[in-house]
Amino acid sequence: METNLPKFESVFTIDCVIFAFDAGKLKILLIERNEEPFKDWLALPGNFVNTDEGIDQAAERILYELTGLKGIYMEQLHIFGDVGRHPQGRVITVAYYAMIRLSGQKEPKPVSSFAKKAFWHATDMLPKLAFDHTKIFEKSLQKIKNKIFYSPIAFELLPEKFSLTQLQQLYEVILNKKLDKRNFRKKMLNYGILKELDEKQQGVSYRAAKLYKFDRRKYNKLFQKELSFGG
Amino acid sequence: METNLPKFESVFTIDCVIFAFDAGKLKILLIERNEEPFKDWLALPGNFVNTDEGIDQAAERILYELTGLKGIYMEQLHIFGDVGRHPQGRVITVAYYAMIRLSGQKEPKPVSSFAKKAFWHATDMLPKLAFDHTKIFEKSLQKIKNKIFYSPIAFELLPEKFSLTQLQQLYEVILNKKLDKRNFRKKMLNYGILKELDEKQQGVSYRAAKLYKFDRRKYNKLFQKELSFGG
DNA sequence: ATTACTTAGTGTAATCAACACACCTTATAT
DNA sequence: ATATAAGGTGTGTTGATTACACTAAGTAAT
Repeated sequence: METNLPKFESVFTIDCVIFAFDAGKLKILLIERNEEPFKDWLALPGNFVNTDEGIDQAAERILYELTGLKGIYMEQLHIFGDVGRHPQGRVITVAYYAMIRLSGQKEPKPVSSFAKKAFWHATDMLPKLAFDHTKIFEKSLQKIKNKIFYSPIAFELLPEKFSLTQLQQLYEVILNKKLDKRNFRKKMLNYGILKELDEKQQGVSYRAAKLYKFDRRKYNKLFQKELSFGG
Repeated sequence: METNLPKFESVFTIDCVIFAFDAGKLKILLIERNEEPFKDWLALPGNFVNTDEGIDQAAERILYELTGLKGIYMEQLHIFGDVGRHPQGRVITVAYYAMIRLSGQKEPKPVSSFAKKAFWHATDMLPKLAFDHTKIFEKSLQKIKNKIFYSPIAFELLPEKFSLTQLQQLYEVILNKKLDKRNFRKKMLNYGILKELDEKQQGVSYRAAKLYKFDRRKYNKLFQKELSFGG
C-alpha cells in the first residue's frame, strides 16, 4: 500500500450465497468453520480479501478455497458494514450470490483448512449461521424471488435438459406457491425460449416426460424489447 | 481496531449518485475536488469511511460534508473494487444512490474544504469525471431506468404536488423515449396511486393543469400482490 | 395380458391490460 | 376577439392472464 492514503482502513471480506436445486428443494452451500470466531459453526463460504486482488477475483478464489468449486459466475448482492457485525472489530463484507446446476458438479470439499467441510443444505430449514449470515441469506433469497420474473436464472439451477414439470417445481419452490400446470406450460412455451428435444426422461417409473433446453439466443432477443407505455 | 484480525486491510470509500429533476432535465450532484488526486476535477461526492461508523451512516455524513444535504435516504448500488481504480493504492468504494426532490432543498454547498463547490449538472452532457466515477454514474442510471417500472421512485424526484404532464416528462427523460399522452394518463390513473387535488398549477401562462399527489398507502397495497402464473 | 397406478399432457371462455390513434377545451396574452 | 399553447379526453383491437378437469401414456405388479 502506498503512502499518502489516509489511514481509514477496514478489514474486508467476501461471503458467497450459492444456490442449487436438488431433490425438489432449493439448497445453499454452507461450510463448517474451523477457525475462531464462530469455530464449528455453520456459515456461508467467506474469507478475507487480499489487498492485491480485485473483489470479483477474490470472490472466486475464496469460494474455491472453501468449497472446491471453480469458475462459477457470481454477482454482487449487497454490502454489510454495520460496526458490530464482527466480534473482533470492524469488518465490511461484500455478499456475492450465484445459482448453479448440480448435475456434473463434484461434491463440495474445502481446499483450505479454514473450513472443516462444505455441503449443500436445504433453505427451508436453515440452522442459525455465524455472524450476520442469516440476514445475508435472507436478502439473497429475496433477490432471486424478484429476479426470476425478469431473468432466466431458473435455468441456471436445472440440468441442461429438463422437463416442464421440473421447471414448474423450481418456480414453485422459489416463489413458495402452487402454480397451475396448464397456465404455466402455456406461458413458458409461448415465450419461445425453450427448445423441445427429441428425448425423454430416463429411468423414471411411470410415463416419461419430454425434455427441453433453454434457448439463450431467443431469450436475449426477447428481452431486448423494453416495457413500455404505448409510446 | 482490535488485534487478532488478519492484516488484509483496504481503504474504503463511499461515492454518492444523487438524482434530481429540474427544468425538464435529469441532473446529478457533482463536486469540484479540492484535494489530490484529481484536484480541480469534477467528481461524485465521495470520501473515506471511518472505522467506527457503519457504512450507511458514513454515506450520510459524507454527502452532508461535501454538499450540505442532510437526511437523504440512499440505497446501495454496487461496489467497485478493481485493483487499479485509485492511483494511490487499493481503494474499494461503495456507490450509493438516491433520488430527491429539488423543491424546498437548499442550494448545495460543501461544509468541508475537501470540495471547492457542489452543484447540479444535467446527465445528458456530463464531462469526464474523476476516478471511475463515469462508470459509477452509468451503472446508477441503468439502475433507475429499470427501477422506475416497479417502484415509485419517479415521485421522489417531483415536487409533492405535480401535474400529469410533469410526471410524463420525467418518465420520458429517464427512459429517453416519447410516450403517448392518453395511454400514459390512463395507465397512471388506473393504478390508483395518484390522489387528485383541488388545486391547479400557479403562475403558468396558458391553461393550468390539475395537480396530483402520490398516494403511498395505495401504492403499498397494490405492490404487495406478486406477479404470477395463474396459480 | 390385465389391471392399477402415477405422471404427462391438453383447450376454452371470460376478463383485463396494452396499444394505436386525433380532436376539442380552457386559460392566458395581446 | 383572437391567437396561442398546453390540458384533457374515448374507442376499438389485440394479446395476456386467469380459472378450471379430463384423457393419454408409460411402468409395475399380478
